[in-house]
Amino acid sequence: MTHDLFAEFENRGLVHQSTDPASLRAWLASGSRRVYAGFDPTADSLHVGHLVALLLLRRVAAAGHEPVALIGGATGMIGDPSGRSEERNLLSPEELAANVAGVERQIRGILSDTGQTVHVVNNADWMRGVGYLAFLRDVGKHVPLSQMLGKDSVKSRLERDGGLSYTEFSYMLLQAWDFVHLSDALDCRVQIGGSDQWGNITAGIELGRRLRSRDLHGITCPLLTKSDGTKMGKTASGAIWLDPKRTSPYRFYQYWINLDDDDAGRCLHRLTELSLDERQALDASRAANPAARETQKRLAEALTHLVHGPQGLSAAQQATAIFFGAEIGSLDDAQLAEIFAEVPSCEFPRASLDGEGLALLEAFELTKLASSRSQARRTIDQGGAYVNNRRISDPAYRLTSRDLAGQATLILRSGKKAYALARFKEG
RNA sequence: GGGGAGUUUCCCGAGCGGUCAAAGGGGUCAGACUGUAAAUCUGAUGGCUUAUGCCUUCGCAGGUUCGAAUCCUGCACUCCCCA
Repeated sequence: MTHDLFAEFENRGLVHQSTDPASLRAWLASGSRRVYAGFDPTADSLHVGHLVALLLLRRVAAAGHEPVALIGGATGMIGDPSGRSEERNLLSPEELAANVAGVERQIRGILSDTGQTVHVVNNADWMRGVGYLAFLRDVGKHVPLSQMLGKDSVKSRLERDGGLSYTEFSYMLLQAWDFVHLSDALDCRVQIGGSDQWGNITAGIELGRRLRSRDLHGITCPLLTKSDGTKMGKTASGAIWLDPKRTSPYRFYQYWINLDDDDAGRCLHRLTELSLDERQALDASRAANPAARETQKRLAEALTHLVHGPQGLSAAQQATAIFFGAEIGSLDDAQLAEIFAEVPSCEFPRASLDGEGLALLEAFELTKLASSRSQARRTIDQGGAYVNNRRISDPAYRLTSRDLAGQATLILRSGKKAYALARFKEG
């Protein structure tokens, strides 16, 4: 190993609870070890909320250990009650298989450049063949009910009207068994996860002691929440996903750029791989000159690069420049379509640009940037109308082929944020 | 069952015969400012071939009048008080 992983976690504010730090450190110091974190395949893509765990695994690798990512193909059949207020809906086996595949691809992608052997395992592989009776005899027998009932995840659910089903109640046994299994198969003795996983992790540690007389270790990190109390990665328009098809690199990048200063600071430490010096320099810069928003920029840059690669980052930055006013030129239709993927578009016949052209008023109305021509006229009169980000103040302006930004596309904008893509098709 | 109040433009709410597309506030949309934040300030806010022009709008249907959101009649709905 190259450095003390536990100390690294601590200086980034990543330790919420842990088993005995002394023996944990001793174990990690004794050689290259394997450390695991679990991911439930509840969707075919991970989201921002999973980044903490992914980054934990990268740090594991950076410290000279081997990261183990466990995908819950089996546990996903059940649903983890931890941190949930209501019973989960069960996923169909087909959905689950698709989710496992998607999640695995993402995990491998993000851990691919760590230089360490990366283990991605699916607990369905060892749970599938286990019969109910055998599981009850081999595992269930060693878990006292009093211990299970004592877990916060169970207690809080029992106090609620909905309660929880026997199925969800059993979840922790599966995760506990995963941990023991991984200690058998890979000699993996450390599990890391979010603070809501503490109960499940300790269940595994307890089971390891009873079944194998083996010392297992666990660390949880604080759940990343925003200073306004909402969950990290949730926006009004939904979750921020890692899959570019669900959340474009641009929106992903923008999410970090828009964090408030406190949240950005916390994310800087917990979600980036910048050195302590660099992070402290950014903390200082944020305090001295918050308007420059260095922290947000570095954070957005680092994470977009990690998740979407260099080309994803540059696409996001290019889109950012354009969405914030840069005049549009020397782009082709494919690039425009990419940048404006989430912007409503409207098709016009190519011929409408011929001759005297298409009235800007009409284009505004048809693209729904204005609800009527009168509205469009007002917007133009008030200086809120743009073609390819160039302000047009003449209400009689007509669009012609000179206004095309790409081969057959031009960009209309009303005010600061409302864009529309106008595409001109032959025929 | 008896008595009273109301129904206005996206919302609240003024208007009670011409000067009313209809005060004011909210919202919304632009502009300025700003850290792609919040707050603030300014302008706009029925539609139309932008015109000191036309059309549609003030619960619904009729009527009086040169002229009605405003007056009359009927209808519908809402609310309050008494029983």
